[in-house]
Amino acid sequence: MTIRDVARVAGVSYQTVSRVINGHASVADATRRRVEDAIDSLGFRPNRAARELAGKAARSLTVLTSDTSLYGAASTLRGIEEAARTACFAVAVTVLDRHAVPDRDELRTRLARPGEPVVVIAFDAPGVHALRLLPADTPVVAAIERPSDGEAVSTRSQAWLDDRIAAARATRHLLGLGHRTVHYLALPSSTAQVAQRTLGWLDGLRAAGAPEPPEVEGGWTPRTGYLAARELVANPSVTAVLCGNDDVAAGVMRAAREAGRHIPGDLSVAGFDDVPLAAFLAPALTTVRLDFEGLGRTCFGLLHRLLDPSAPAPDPCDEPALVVRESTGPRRGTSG
Amino acid sequence: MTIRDVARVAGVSYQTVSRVINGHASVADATRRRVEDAIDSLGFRPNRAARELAGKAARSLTVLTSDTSLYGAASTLRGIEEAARTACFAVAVTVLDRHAVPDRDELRTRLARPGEPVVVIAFDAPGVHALRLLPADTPVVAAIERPSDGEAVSTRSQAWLDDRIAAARATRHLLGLGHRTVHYLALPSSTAQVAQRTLGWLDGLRAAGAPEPPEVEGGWTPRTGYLAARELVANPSVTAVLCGNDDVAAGVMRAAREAGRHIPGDLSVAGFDDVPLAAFLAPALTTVRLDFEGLGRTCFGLLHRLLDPSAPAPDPCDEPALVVRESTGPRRGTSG
DNA sequence: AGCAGGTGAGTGACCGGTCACATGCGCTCC
DNA sequence: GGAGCGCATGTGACCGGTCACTCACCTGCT
Repeated sequence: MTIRDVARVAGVSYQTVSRVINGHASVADATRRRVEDAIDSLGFRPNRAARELAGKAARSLTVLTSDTSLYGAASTLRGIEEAARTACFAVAVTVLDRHAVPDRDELRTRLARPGEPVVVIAFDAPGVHALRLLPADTPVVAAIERPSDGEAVSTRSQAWLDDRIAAARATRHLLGLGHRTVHYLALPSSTAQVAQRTLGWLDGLRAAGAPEPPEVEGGWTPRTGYLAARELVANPSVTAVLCGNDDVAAGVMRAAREAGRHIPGDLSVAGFDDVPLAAFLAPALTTVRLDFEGLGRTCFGLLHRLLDPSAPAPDPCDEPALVVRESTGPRRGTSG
Repeated sequence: MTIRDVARVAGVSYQTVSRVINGHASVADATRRRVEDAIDSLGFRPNRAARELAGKAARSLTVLTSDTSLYGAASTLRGIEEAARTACFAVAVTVLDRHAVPDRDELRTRLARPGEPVVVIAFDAPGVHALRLLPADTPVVAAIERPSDGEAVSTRSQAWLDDRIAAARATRHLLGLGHRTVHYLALPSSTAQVAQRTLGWLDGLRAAGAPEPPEVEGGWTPRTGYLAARELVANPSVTAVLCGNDDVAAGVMRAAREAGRHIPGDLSVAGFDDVPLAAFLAPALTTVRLDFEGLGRTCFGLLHRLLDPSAPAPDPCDEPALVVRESTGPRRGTSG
C-alpha cells in the first residue's frame, strides 16, 4: 500500500499523490478530489519511516524520564504529550532506572536516529546524568529542578518551576502561623549542588530570623517520609515540617499520628505538588501546587522552537501557589 | 553519518558494516574489530527509519491510553515500557481525551505506519472506543476490564486482571466482619455491559445471602467519590462501602468524617488498586492490590508473540490480593 | 504569429539502511 | 591436481516516500 498504488487507482503519477498528501498547491481541484477518493477507498496511510528518510522533518521526540509513578514526572509527561499531540509530534518514552546510572550506549539506542529531539525530565540524579550523556548533536530540553549556573549542562535548553519561591512561600506561611522555625525533609538531591527548595526554605527562615535546623535527607515515597520522620516527630520542639513532596508529607503525618502528635494542633505539615489526593488526606494537606503540566508544555514548546524557530513561544507556567488546607495551623505546641 | 562513512573509515564495504551492526556471523574477527572501532570513533548510530524502511522488523509499538495521571493506567504503561525496553522495543504514547470520542483519522495518524503494533489501555470508554476504531491490519493487544463475550472486539488479543475475584474478595472480607451488606461505589463503566467488579461484588453478596443494594455510579477521582458518598454516608444503615478505586475511597472517607461517622467504627471503607498512598491515609486503607505493572508486561508479551510467535510467553500477573489495613473493621454500627 | 510566463503534472535521483545474489579465496577430498 | 565446498566480502536492487528538475499546455501580450 504505497503512494504508487494510490496513484494507479487515481490515474495520476505518484508525485501528484505526494502533493495532495502534503497539501501542496498547484494541484487541480478535480485531480485532488480523485486522489483523495483513492486514498480513502484504499485506506492508505503514509509510512512515517519512508517520509522521514526522504528528508521530511521527523515530528517525533523522545522523553527520558525516571519513574513515572511519581506525580511530578507523570504530570510533566502528560503536559509534553498533550502539547506534542496538538503539534502533531509523536512521543516516545523511555523510563530510566531510578537506582542505576544510565548507560550511554543504551541511551543512544533508544533514540530513533542521530538528531532525534529529546526532553529529559531531570528531577532526580538519573535524569541529570542522562542529560549529560546525550550526544552533542541532539536537540534537547530538560525539565530540571533549577537552572544550572555555569555548568556544562547550561548549553542545553532548560525549563523549571520556581522551586525556590515555592519553598519560601510555604516556609513563610508556616512561620506566619507562629512557629519558631520550620524543619525541612528534603527529597534526594539531583545534583551535587544545594537544591533550590532548600535555598527557598532557608530564604524563608532567614527573612524571619528563624533558627536554621539541619535539613533532613529523605526519599520520594510515603514510606521514606514515614521512616525519616519518626525521629523528627519524637522531638517536641519540632512544630512545623515542610516535606519534599505530598507523598512524603503523608508519611510524616502517619508518623506523627503514631507518635501521638495531633495535626495541626501539635505539628504542622506541608508538602509540595498538590497531588489529587492531597485535599482528601486526613487532615487535608497544605501544599504548594506546582504546574507540572505547564512545565511539560513549556518543555515541548522550547524543543519545538529549537527545531523550528518560527514555532510559537510556549505559554508560561503557573507560578507555584500555596494551597492552605488543614494540616497547618497556629503553633500551640508543648514547648519551644 | 551513514554505514557508508563507517565503511570507508574501516576500509570495508557498507554491507560488512551492516553485518557487524546486526551481529551477523561470518565476519572475520579482525574485520569486525576494525568496523567496531570505526563505529565508535565516528559515534555512528543506525537510522531507525532507514532500517525499518528496508524491511527490518520495526521493534516499536504505540500505547493508547487515557489519562495517565490515574494510577492504574500509569502503572500499566510502566509495565509495558519496562517489558518493551528489555526487548528493545521503542514505546510511543498517545493519550486519549477522557471526555471526547477518539477520532478515527487522528488515531491512524498517530500510528507510525500501517501495521504498527498497538497496546490499548482500555479501562474506560474512550479506550474501548479507540480499540474499535483501530484498522483491522493493526496487531493490537488491549488491557481491558474484562474479557468480552462474543463481541467484535474478541478477535483481538486481550489481557485483564481478575476484577471479579478482586471484588468478591473485598466483599467477602467486609461481610466476614459482620456487615449486613456492602454498598458499592462503582467506577464509570467502560462498556455497556455489567462491569466485572460489579459482578464480583454481587457474587460476594449472593454467596452470603446478603441484600443487594443498588450500585452507586461514581467517577475516577477523590472528588467524585466525595460527592457521591455524601448521600451514602448520611444513611446510618450503610456500614460498609466498597469503592471503585483508592482515590474514590479517600473521597468517601472524607465525606464520612464530615458526616461524623468514624472509620472503621461506624463505617468500613475499602478500595481497589493499592496506590502508594493507601497505606498512609488516615485510617490506612484496606484495598485490593492489583498488579497493573504485571498486566502491562503481559500486554507487551502478548503483542510480542503476535509479531513473533517464537517470543517467550509472558509471565502471569499476580492475583488480586486483599490488603487489610485500618479502614475496615467489625460492624458496630448504630443500626441495621 | 511569436514568445514570455504560469499552471498542472511527470521523471529520475536520492535518503540510509537491508536483502538476495555474485564473487574470490583457501581448504578438503577423491 | 582439479572438483566441490564453506567462509568472508562485495555488488545491485529495493523499501516508500520527497526533492529538484523537466515538460506539455494554455493564456495573454506585443
